[in-house]
Amino acid sequence: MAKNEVAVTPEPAAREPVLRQSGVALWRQIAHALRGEIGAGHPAPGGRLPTEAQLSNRFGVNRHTVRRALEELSRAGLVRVEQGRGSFVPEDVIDYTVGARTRFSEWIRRHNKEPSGRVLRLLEVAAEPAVASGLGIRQGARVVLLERLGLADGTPVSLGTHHFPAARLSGLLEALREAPTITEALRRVGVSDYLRQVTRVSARLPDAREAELLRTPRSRPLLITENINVDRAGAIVEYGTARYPTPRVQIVFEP
Amino acid sequence: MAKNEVAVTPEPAAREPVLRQSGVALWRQIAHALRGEIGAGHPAPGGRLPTEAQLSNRFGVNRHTVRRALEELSRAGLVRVEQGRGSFVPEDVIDYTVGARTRFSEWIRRHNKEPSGRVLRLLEVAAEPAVASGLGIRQGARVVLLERLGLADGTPVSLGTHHFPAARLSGLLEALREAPTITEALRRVGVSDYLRQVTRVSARLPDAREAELLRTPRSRPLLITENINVDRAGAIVEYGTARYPTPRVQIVFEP
DNA sequence: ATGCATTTGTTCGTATGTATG
DNA sequence: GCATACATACGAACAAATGCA
Repeated sequence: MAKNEVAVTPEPAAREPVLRQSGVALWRQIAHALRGEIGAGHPAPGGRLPTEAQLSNRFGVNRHTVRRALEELSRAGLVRVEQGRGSFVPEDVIDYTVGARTRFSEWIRRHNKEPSGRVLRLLEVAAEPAVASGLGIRQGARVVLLERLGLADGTPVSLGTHHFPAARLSGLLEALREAPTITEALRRVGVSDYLRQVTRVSARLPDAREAELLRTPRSRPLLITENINVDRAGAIVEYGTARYPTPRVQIVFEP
Repeated sequence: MAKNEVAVTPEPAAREPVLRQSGVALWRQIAHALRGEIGAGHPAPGGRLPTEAQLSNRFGVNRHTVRRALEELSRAGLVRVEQGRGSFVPEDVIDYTVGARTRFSEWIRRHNKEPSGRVLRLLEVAAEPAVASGLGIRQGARVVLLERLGLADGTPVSLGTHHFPAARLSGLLEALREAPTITEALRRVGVSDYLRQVTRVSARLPDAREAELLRTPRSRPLLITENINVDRAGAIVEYGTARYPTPRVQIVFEP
């Protein structure tokens, strides 16, 4: 019968044994394995996972077990399961590699996506305490504030708030209004190069506005970075915070 | 007249009289009192101050006067005032500085706290796919698995899962059982030094066990790091993941 | 989804004590 | 003594954010 026929097949014994009785549930091991592979780019964003049948064969487990793992990954937003079609890696999982010279547009292009941005606010304000201390200026001093939504192929991936010392960078507000990127605007006011000095990372749940702008559920945390950029002379040119939707975006640090 | 009527009310006389006409402004006296109490741990970090109305009642002054005092404390960073919620004593945030040579105990000591740890699991298992790929060994090879809760002055600050290649580091399991720190255990099996090669950061909400172990609400995200440590020759000696409670812990990158 | 209670934020107006010249 | 300026303190009302039922 059908049963026998299946049994007769050479039983391609799990190429990738999962550990039974290891104290870790099989579906967790599988989810973990797949998570790692997706993070490493296999399959690539937009790509398709093996079918559930293929996966259950590969790991030597029942299809139900694979489904439990996929369910987990799906809830975490790492895969998207479509009935009748298969499971896919969402196109917008992006590793944000933090280095001294990280630039938004370069970061996005490295993922073969088209960077763009939407300016939400651009104005001059008085420095709040946290901003003043980040920029090393006195409280109430003038700062140029830029809030910007970063997009990769039209999908929001970052929501940044940038603060620049207005006194030290005269004409920056106009430059930011006209230049296509922050890097270019800074160049126009004399900052030919700048480096990331320190990045602090935290996480919290988004408020309503953040969730809407970044198109993420309110139940998924944002990664929050706070950073300071300095010019080649070591003078602080920017204090900024940025919010990234997890797990669409992960941050990678390579010393 | 109005004045008299007010005077007539039983006037539950400020339980804690402030000295009028003493030459010291009332708001200063109040700020001083609150500063002392917060310093003494009442309310404790993370705790909530009485409402402005309660404070103005307690000191027998107008709410404006209390607000002036809170403003002062807020400026000094001793309290954090949130509209619609109340005033809080900020929790001491521990910066987790990620560098090539980050060590748990040094990190904690840098914050003038006493590091300790609680081993939750220590055993030898076969490498799951993701671990194997992280360690650069074949799947199913033996790895030493260590799960450990990191504490600073008794407060949980990290929950780490460490994987070591057993073949390359024979005797490690016993060393880990006896040595007080991972660094020391590695030294005993011949790894005199190791460096952090790469760190990936993400965030998600904790499950029930994680929330309990790290003593954090389930509504507050965890920072998740995944990292690889190599010895001086570049051989991988550890693949680990760690979970940190926000906002108690932040991660700092210094390139 | 909606309304309600609680709490902080803001803006009026008023009064008083103190330092200055 | 007097006028002025400033910090301090009180009172009332309303706005805005939050949490909860």
